[in-house]
Amino acid sequence: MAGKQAPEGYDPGAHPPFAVTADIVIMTIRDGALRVLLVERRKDPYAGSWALPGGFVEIDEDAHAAAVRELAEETGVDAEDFHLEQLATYSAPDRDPRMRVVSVAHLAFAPELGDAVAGSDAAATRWWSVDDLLADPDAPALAFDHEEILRDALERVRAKLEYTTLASRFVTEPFTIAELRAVYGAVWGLLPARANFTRKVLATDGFVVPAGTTGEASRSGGPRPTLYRRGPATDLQPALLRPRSKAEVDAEDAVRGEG
Amino acid sequence: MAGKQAPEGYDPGAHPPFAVTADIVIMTIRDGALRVLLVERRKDPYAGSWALPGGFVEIDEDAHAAAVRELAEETGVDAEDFHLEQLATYSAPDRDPRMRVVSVAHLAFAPELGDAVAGSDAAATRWWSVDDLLADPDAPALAFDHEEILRDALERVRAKLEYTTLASRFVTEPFTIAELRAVYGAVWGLLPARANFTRKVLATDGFVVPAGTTGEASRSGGPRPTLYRRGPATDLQPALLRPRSKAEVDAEDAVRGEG
DNA sequence: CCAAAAGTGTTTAAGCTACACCCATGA
DNA sequence: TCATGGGTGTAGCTTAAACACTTTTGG
Repeated sequence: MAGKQAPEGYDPGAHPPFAVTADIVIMTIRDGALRVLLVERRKDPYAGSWALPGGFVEIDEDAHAAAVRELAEETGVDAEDFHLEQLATYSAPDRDPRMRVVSVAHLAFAPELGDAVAGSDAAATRWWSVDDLLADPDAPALAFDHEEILRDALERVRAKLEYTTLASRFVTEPFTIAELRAVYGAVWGLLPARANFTRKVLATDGFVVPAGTTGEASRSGGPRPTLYRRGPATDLQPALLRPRSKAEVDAEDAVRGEG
Repeated sequence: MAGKQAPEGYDPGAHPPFAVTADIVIMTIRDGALRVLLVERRKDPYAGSWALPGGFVEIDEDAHAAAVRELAEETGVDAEDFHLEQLATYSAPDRDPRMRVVSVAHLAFAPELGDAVAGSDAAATRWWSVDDLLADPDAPALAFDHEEILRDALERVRAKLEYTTLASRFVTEPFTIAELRAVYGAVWGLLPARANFTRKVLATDGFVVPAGTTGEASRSGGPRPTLYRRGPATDLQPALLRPRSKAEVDAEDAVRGEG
């Protein structure tokens, strides 16, 4: 905040010129997996690489507005419909080969959407499995430092499911408790125990509210599950902790009388 | 992230030039109150106003390094000694009257330090009580959007004491459990119940480790308290929740046999 | 000896885990 | 009628909250 004058050319010791971008990590659950929307870059640098949607912040908007605008321009997705929060800012001097670019990364939670449409700067868009991107050795390297951003986003999402009601942002209303539980399973990699999960969700005031209708029974039978909508609560108190090991929960789920 | 060329003049539709600053909210406990280090600005804009220490990110450093450097230049405090984390980025178009300035705010936790020395851009430095700044109607208005940043920082600190061991970053080693409890009291505005707090701290593996010595008894008597140092743990699991009301804890502390 | 402060014990309530059972439904 | 899956019951463990008691020290 030390005060100097406006720039002309480059006055060392004053403020060097930066570009500022807003990038968006928008996640959803699809086919039982946590997925992130990436765009295939049409232009250099990193032409042909997959990258987070995003772009330069304009002179009359803040980073949040830029994130919303760029996501719509590049993918057709309207982030106004979803929860969107700031994640962190990435400012390594060499993170963009062209010049100093500081990126304000954002994180959005979306229910399952259709395929996104590629904007003019994008050759394609795709909902990538986060697990595949981060764990599969055959996965493509992401542009810039976007893999680091994605890892930070994943950690944030995992933590936020523990102490907020944001899991419900991943499902389309109305939804069943089982669908909500599947969100936790996809994000954490292991399912919370079914019976206790149901009780916890219903006992947390304002997490979900009954929608007044029931869903379809499964093809192989079973009762019609109650449908819910998102409630007004934002925090989970006490928190919903992740189970300790996958084996235990799988075992529980396989037990007869527990299916 | 859409690619364009480096700037010359201003090409609308390409990337507008921004300045990027790193501001630091460095907090400590002093005289029983949570305090933040501010500098009195010597230059316009906001000359004479109190502001967070900070300044422009240089061309060859990231925001974290700039935060450390600027804090040292303006106040003589070396943030390398303390916990320093990114808080959030502030990018409202009108937040600086001169031009577009995006600020990457940082948050640091320091034990009690002496008075800081004012650097060349600062007329003075002062450890302000956070409560006074945010609640007292006679408190001066801070420069830029620094009050908003300070409010966000306070919320972050309050939350982090619940689920991390960062409270120990506010005390000088070696320290007593009572000093650690006073940190919680200053940050939350209410003291955790003494007996249960002691048990919780000691039961959390790696929160504190015995220093092997004992401190001084108070002037009015009492046993010599055990001294501790910070342990390797960073997270509190389960969390240490804040008490619900100030009245209850005050009452508890006033009760005989509990003083 | 008294007040203050540190450390520890105890009782009660609350939450979570694990497991069991019942019921509605579709094949 | 049987397999599937949603909803609920419950015993046992762990943790936290509230309160009491003992001990050590300086005045």
